[in-house]
Amino acid sequence: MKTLKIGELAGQAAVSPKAIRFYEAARVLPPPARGANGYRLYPADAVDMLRFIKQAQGLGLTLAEVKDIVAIRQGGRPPCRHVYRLLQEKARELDRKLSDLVMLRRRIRESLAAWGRRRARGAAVCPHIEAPVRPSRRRASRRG
Amino acid sequence: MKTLKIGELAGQAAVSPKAIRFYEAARVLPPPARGANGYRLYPADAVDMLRFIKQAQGLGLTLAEVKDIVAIRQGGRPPCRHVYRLLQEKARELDRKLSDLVMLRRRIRESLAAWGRRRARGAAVCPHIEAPVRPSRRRASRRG
DNA sequence: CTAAACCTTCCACCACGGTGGAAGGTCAAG
DNA sequence: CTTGACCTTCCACCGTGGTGGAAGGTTTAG
Repeated sequence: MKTLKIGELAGQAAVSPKAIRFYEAARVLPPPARGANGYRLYPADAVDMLRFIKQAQGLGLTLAEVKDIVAIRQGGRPPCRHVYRLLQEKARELDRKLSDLVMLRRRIRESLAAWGRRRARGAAVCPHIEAPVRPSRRRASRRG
Repeated sequence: MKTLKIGELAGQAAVSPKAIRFYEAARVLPPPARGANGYRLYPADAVDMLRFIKQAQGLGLTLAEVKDIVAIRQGGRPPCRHVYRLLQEKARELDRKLSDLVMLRRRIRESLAAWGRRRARGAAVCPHIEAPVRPSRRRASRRG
């Protein structure tokens, strides 16, 4: 089985070597084998692991939570019923978060729409950056 | 119009006075009026403002983002087209996040289900906390 | 008048999730 | 054999979103 050095793993999983060592220190990743030189040697599937971590984490899960989930996924002596409960709770929390997120998105869209209406009425939206929208003749200057 | 001292506002909005001062320093909340004694005096609707902040923030928006949104909601000289774009982008980001969240939830549920199946097969789920599930005769010791 | 409960500012510290850099060992190319 | 890219450890620091506490002024209750 081909093994990866930390830099190779980092490259393939699009994280920094630093972050990988950090995850190891945080017990999210198991400590890998070491070569005779002391270099970390990762199995190829560590890439998937890292990608999963990144995805879960990018969605608002803390590393601590990811750690527990990872432990289950790996199946080797999972941290017990406690973690099972934790995951159930997490799933419920996700449901709540989802519906809240939907509401927030609606509020944002409403704000945007309201602003659109104000512009349509010709209000001075942002005097020092762009002039009020005049009736007929769009084609505002394209300033960001 | 009745005004609130910071502690009263904090109580009604369920945040700490510290946090309120912090939001002010972070320019998320506008600096309120001051009494002759130097005390901050908030209008009653500051409560709604704080609740909105807490909700948005509790959904993964940063204070910086909340700040911009708040600026729009208040309508007084919103920070221009820039913010409009930011909110559009944010709405799209929310959509992505929503679908990712749905996927993550599914993965978690699958992990839970898989674990359930392992338990059903009688695997030693967590030897040092609860004994393997024996066929017939549930009623495991209730240790968390 | 006094004590408690507020309020003010300011500075330190916390957890989280890393990044940067120093000091040193190792490996591959020229 | 040197150079440079990599690897190792360790310690410091960053931004985010606050909290804690000191030092001092105010307001309120007894």
